Amino acid sequence: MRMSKLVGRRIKEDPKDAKTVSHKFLIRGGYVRLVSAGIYSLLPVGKRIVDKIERIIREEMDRIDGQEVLMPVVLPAELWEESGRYKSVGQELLRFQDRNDKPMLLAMTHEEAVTHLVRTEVSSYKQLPVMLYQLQTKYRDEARPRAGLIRVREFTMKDAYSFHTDQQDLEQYYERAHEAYERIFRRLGMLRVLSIAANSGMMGGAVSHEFMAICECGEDTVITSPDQRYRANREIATAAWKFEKSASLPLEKVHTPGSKSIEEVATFLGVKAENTGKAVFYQNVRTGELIFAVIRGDFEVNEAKLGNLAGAAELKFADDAAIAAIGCVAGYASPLSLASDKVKIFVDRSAAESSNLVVGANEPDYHYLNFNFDRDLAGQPQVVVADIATVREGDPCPVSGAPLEMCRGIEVGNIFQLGTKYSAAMNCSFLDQNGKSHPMVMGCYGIGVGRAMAAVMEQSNDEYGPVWPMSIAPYQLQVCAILPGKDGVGEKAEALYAALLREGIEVLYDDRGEKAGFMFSDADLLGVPLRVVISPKTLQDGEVEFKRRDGKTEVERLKLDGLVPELVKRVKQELALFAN
RNA sequence: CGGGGUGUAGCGCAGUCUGGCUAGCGCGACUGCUUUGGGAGCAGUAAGUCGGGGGUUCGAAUCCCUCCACCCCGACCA
Repeated sequence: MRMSKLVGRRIKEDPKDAKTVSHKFLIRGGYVRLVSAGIYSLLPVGKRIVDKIERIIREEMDRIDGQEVLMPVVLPAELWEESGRYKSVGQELLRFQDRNDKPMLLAMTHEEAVTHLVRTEVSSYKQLPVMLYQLQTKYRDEARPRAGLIRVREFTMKDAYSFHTDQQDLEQYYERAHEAYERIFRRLGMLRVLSIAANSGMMGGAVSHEFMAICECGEDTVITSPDQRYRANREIATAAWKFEKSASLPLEKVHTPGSKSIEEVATFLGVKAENTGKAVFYQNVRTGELIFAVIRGDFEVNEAKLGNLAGAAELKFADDAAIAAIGCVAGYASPLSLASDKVKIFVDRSAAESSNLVVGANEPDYHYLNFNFDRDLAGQPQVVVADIATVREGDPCPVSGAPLEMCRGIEVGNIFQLGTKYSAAMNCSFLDQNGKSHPMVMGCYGIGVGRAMAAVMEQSNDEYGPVWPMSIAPYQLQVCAILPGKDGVGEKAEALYAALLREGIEVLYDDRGEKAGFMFSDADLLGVPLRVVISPKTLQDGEVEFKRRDGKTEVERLKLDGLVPELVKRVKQELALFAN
């Protein structure tokens, strides 16, 4: 490709709204352009990268016996009615009517569509297991798209769905899929990806893993032990907390005027946060049901854990009116002396297993000293002791006991054991050897393609631009001609360009005759891994300059004589690093 | 959805408070000349529904009403 014809202008300045590295360089390098919030066009270089990512994904999906299909983006609502998700999913599902007022939707995932497909095409145990996958547009009407391609509304996803006769077969296949994912991210050149235990949320199913590209701008918090044997999303992470019991002291009501928050109460009474109990009220958004969480003052409630326990897909903080309705006083709320059959009380182990905590008295400006769960609350039917705490950095690892570490990650892929949630609801079944019908057992496996591109960029860049791995680079080699009108530079560069194309090398040829610095800056923004500079300076010695974008080796001089085979060799060597 | 902010040439911005001539500046684009190793210089050219609608006024980018879009923080999120 000639730079003089390449569409997608490079921009010298950082775009004002871009905060993350990938967002800046995606715009500055002319990879993508915003069309509407969270909706992007891919320009030629961006498209080339995406194509390469997709090719690698296809190879690895085919390797684990996947069959590529393509399902529609626009689906009739009735299909989603079957699974119950037409109602259960919130506003991120874009619903609309066709000309006959028939309710339709833009698919945000394809469990329903694929289940519909498989139930009509597969009916015997002899055909199972089977895996179908597609690379296709998803639409999610996100409340807040952000950070360029990291969180968008429209995007390409590789989504795969496997169907099995039983759970054991699913589990075996799940392992293969896990391995395929590790190969994919390695081949994409991602420097650090962790698979971590994850919250299955509304997808259903019990077991799931997220593949996290570790980097600062990640939206998720990853909890790991120092030896990496324990790896979990903070949403579900737990720790081997130990709480000290001491002799119970008698309950005592104390006057605590104006002390509503834990900090205020602790300061007023001269105790530490860990000597207090915190009352937090949530409401199940769907049902309006009030949920009362009690946790030690130095911990935070983990909403994902609490929601899972309470059977609530979505929680929100309860308003004061709802709290008052069950006889609690916000700021001084207490699980003690509560009109309690109206509300479920979830008590975190931190509060249940500690002694003599300060808790509210359900009365303005009063708290109790010396709350002891076993004596004061245990045994009531609506009270549940559970782990609803958010893991903190340094908490003891549940496997090794070592202090847990925290980092940020971009979720570039996820895999789920779905079980029969969709197959049962949608009557996707097979006949076994005895002619007996069973719902198929399903797994699903996703990768966000554009997000993967952004994640690679986040992990592999310098101050001038991205440093693409050879496997997904928009071009393999860049040729810069400096002063093409002088000393035959242009002719030599043209000849080199033509010869490399004949060898099947993907060449980006800067034929514009711009100033050297200008060309180098553009080249850096495009991140092509290998670069050849032809100029009068070295041409007089019959040489060109050779430079790696990653700077791993010094700039070299290569003889024009035999240059083409040498460059071909180097491209192939580099490419081989990412072979399967 | 809550809070904050921004909309003026392809991009980045000034002008708005305090209404007034033909709406400016930098980058980019185009033409010519000179330049050429890390985003060159000079000269010239083209490019604007001042986010939309309504209002006030002799006169609105500027004041008022309203709608919209986009960004940031939070909430939410497979």
